[in-house]
Amino acid sequence: MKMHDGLSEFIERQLRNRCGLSGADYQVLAHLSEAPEGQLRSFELGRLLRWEKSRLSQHLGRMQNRGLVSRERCLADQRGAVVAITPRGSDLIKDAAPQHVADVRDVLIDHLTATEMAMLVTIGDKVGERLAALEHKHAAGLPPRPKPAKSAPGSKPSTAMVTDTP
Amino acid sequence: MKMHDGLSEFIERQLRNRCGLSGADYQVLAHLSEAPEGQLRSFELGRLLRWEKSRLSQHLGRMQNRGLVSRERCLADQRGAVVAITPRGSDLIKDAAPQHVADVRDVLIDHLTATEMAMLVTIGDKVGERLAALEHKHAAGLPPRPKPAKSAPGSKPSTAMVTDTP
DNA sequence: CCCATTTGGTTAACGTGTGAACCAGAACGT
DNA sequence: ACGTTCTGGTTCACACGTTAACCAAATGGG
Repeated sequence: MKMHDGLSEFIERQLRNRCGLSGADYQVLAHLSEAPEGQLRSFELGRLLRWEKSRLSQHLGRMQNRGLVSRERCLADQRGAVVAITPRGSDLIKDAAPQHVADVRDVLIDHLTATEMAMLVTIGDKVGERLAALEHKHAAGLPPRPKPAKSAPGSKPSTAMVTDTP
Repeated sequence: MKMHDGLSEFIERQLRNRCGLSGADYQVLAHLSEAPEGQLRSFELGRLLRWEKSRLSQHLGRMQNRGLVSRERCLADQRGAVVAITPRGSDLIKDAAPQHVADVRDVLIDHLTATEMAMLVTIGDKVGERLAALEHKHAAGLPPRPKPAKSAPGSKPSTAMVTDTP
């Protein structure tokens, strides 16, 4: 945990100081610049980033204001939006990427042996599997489809912080 | 990075759902409960957590409102404050701690071999050293003590996001 | 002793993340 | 064709973190 905190603080500071990009900005631009035409459906981007949709919506709004991306309604699906990287955004990430990569090497990769790197990867994989398994179990534990009965909701939503799962 | 995100999301969710505590709350209570008399000077706590002082101040305010900690002025140093864990806070963390530990084992430790654990530790140490070295280098690169000349500040603070270090 | 500096802490403004409520368009079952 | 449900997105209220400004008490050098 401490390692991650230190690592990401350093990386993000470099990114912000040199290019005015947050880590979030960087990820968005990275995905967009790798996509065909430099554009993606909003929900695709959300899936790739594993972000809450509200977070994505708000962050894209801010990035749009800064001229890094553009948004317009999708023709095929009238409710959806396609997000595209702008020339400005493209320039920025083309500038940021190599430095970013260099930073990561400089602070992490270059100082690990091949064995350590490999081990790190397998650890990550193991944890990923375990988390997926737990998520699965959770999903299975809940009612398949609660089918919100049209009448008699019974209890108020209860904004209380400590709630027993009934 | 993905590993850390998944890990901390899972851990924090458990903590929040079961006890109504955020990770931050947990750390504060953990440190306080380990301290003699269950109390600490604010700045000690800040040093232990490596938190910005404003963050600490605000978080303690919220925790105080929830009745998890209490604050009063320090007798020895009239500007300082001592933070103490309340009975309620104490109960909460006594309840949370074992489950928290179990979660960490369940999702990480139990699935790693001794070799992997050891490797993970050495990796963390290496990164820590590297980061410390870089920080040191940075500090050295800056003027030892800028000695803010009483007159002629020269340039406006410049709220611009992209700034070249002059 | 006095003034400058440092230290401990709070506050305000802002950017950012989360969950819930909400809305419109699409998909589906009958 | 129709209501119902699902999906993609936005918006709101709130919690959280950071920076900068600020204040009062302590410290320290002449």
